[in-house]
Parts: sequence; C-alpha cells; structure tokens
Amino acid sequence: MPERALPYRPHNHQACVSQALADARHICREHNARLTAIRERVLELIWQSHKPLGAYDILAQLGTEGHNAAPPTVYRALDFLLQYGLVHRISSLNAFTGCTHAGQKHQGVFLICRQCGNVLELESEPVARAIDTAAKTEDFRPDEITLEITGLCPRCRAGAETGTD
Amino acid sequence: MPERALPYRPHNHQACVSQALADARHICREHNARLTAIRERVLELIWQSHKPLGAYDILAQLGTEGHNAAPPTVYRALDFLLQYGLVHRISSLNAFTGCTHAGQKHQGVFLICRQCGNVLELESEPVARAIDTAAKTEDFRPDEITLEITGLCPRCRAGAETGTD
DNA sequence: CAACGTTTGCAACATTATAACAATTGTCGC
DNA sequence: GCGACAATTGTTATAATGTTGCAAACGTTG
Repeated sequence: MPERALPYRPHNHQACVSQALADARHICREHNARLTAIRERVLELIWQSHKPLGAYDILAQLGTEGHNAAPPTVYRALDFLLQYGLVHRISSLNAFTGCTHAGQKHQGVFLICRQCGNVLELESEPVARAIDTAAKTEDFRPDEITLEITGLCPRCRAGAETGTD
Repeated sequence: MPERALPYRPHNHQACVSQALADARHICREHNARLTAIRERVLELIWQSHKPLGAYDILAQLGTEGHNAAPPTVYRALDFLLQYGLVHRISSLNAFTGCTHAGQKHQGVFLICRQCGNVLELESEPVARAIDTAAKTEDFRPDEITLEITGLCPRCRAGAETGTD
C-alpha cells in the first residue's frame, strides 16, 4: 500500500488547516504584510475545502457567516494571498487552492481529478528542468508557469474500473 | 543566428494561414466533419492574428464584416475547432490560438510573451515524458495537460535589455 | 491627535461563457 | 424534387467570473 502523498483521504484535515494558517501568519510577519481578518478567513476557507474554490464560492460562504462581502473584497484578499504564495490559482478551473509549499521557492504541478475534483499539488524537479530546457531552446525567459493536469486520481480510477463508483 | 522556430517574425503569414486552412479542410474531411463557413472563418481569424484571440474579439471581428453573430455562434465554432484539434484554448488568457500541429498527436507547450503577447506552441518530448513520469508517481492518469509559460520572448527581451523597446 | 498610507465597503460595470428554444440548412431515401 | 431527419445556426436571455472607481474605516507614526 502506498506511502505516497495522499491528501486524497483520511487525515485530520483541521490540523492541515491550522498548520497552513500558522505558516501563513509566519510568512506574513516575515514580509511585514498584514494578514487581516478577511484575508485569513479566505485562506482558511480555501484550505478547509478539499477542492479548489471559486471566488464566488468564497463569497457565498462568507455570506452565510453574516459577512456580506462584495466581489472586490474577495478578489483583493485572493490577490494578497497569491502575492505571498499562500494560494494558487488554477486557471483551467477559475478557482483557488491552498499552496502546500508556501514560503518555499517551487514550481507547482497540479493533478486535478475530473471526477472527484480533488487537486494534488506536487513539486517535480525533473519536470521543472525539462520545462526550463525547452524554454531555453527557444531563448525564452520564463516568468510564470501554469501546469495543470486533468485526469483521474487513483481512487476514482479504481472506482471507475470496477464500475462501483 | 538561430534557425529556431521563429513565428516571431518576418514570414509570409498569409501562407501560414492558407496552409492551416487547407490542413483543417483535410482533417475535417477525414473525420466527416463539416468545416462550415463560420467555422472556417473563425479559424481563419484566429490564424491571422499573431496573438491569441478572445471569443469576443472574434465576435467583434465578425461584426465588422457584417456578420452579426451572437456569442453562442462563436463559442460553438470554437468548440468544434477544439474538438478536432484545430485550435487550442489558452486558459491563462481566456483566449484561443491556432494549433500548429493539427492532426498530430501532441502535447502542446505554450510560450506566451507578456510583452508582445505572441504565443509560440512547441512540442517537447522530454517535457511530456517528465510530466508523464510525475503523474505515474502519484498513480494519476492524465487526460488533458495545460502547460502555459508566461515570460519574455527573445525579441522583447532584447528590447527590454537595451531599453529600446 | 493629526496626517498619512493601507485596507475595506460599496455600487456599478466589464468580460467571458452558457442555456433554451426557434429557424434554417444539409443529407438521404424515395 | 420531396419529405423526414439530423446537424447547424440564429436569437434572446442569463449565468459566471472579474474589475474600476471612489468613499469610508482602520492603523501606524510622528
């Protein structure tokens, strides 16, 4: 049985969230950035969800908590979180997900399950190197890399194969 | 001096477009798919532009030609073209660009210049392999891969360095 | 506390994409 | 050609996502 990275299931997720928030507070303190209440709450909501969250999902969630925010509030919080590498934007989903390597210089690869919607962020030196080489070949200087892989995660694949989804 | 792939500049672009259209007609015939007037025109517009074109850009263009189309018309044409691999969608730009490897099985890597907006599509076996390996490590079965690299193209970099944009 | 920069609230708007249904067009057998 | 059927396009409305601009609140600093 795999000792592989499996955010795919049973763990004390609240602990993950707490850790992420603690890390975020630390990172912000280091940068003299203010992790205000809204910003922290948005980050928490994103982390609590196992799937990437759309800006309007976040908005709705805040709504149910009595905080009647408007779109710019959420987008601004997201911009802030993106800026400090605390969340990632998944272009192909127009959604946001917690960064599992906050603070570390890294180039994320996202495995997005089209069935369960879960996203696994991983780091891959070989992929990063291959991309870098390819870009160099064209004398192109990379800035931001979006690498999103849609497919079936192990769990869903197992379900699909046996037909017992 | 580079014999590198340089759609970056001076070539008879109309010839590219014609070739792309001819290829498209061929591919559609092979698949018994109808490359109707609108579909062909949309494809042509996309190819004529050196930069990825948004759906509403296309719409506007059609408008100036007297063809007063509504969004669904364009989106449907785009869906068709995507389906047969004649165009690509660039998620990070919400825009579409002609596929330079139509008909060939390939996994595109897009180099997007943030200055001039040009996009170069390239194929890279090493990158494809590295991604495949990374996915396998997580027992993930890839389906669709989005790899978009934003940065500075050689020409713009040269301009930026000398300040003579 | 006054002055300043940052953050948030708020209203309007812009952009991108889809749904639902009617009208038209193309194809195929007759 | 004609009727029937499928595929395509037209049309209207609406959904989903993201931004602008300005005013109010907050926080810090002298």
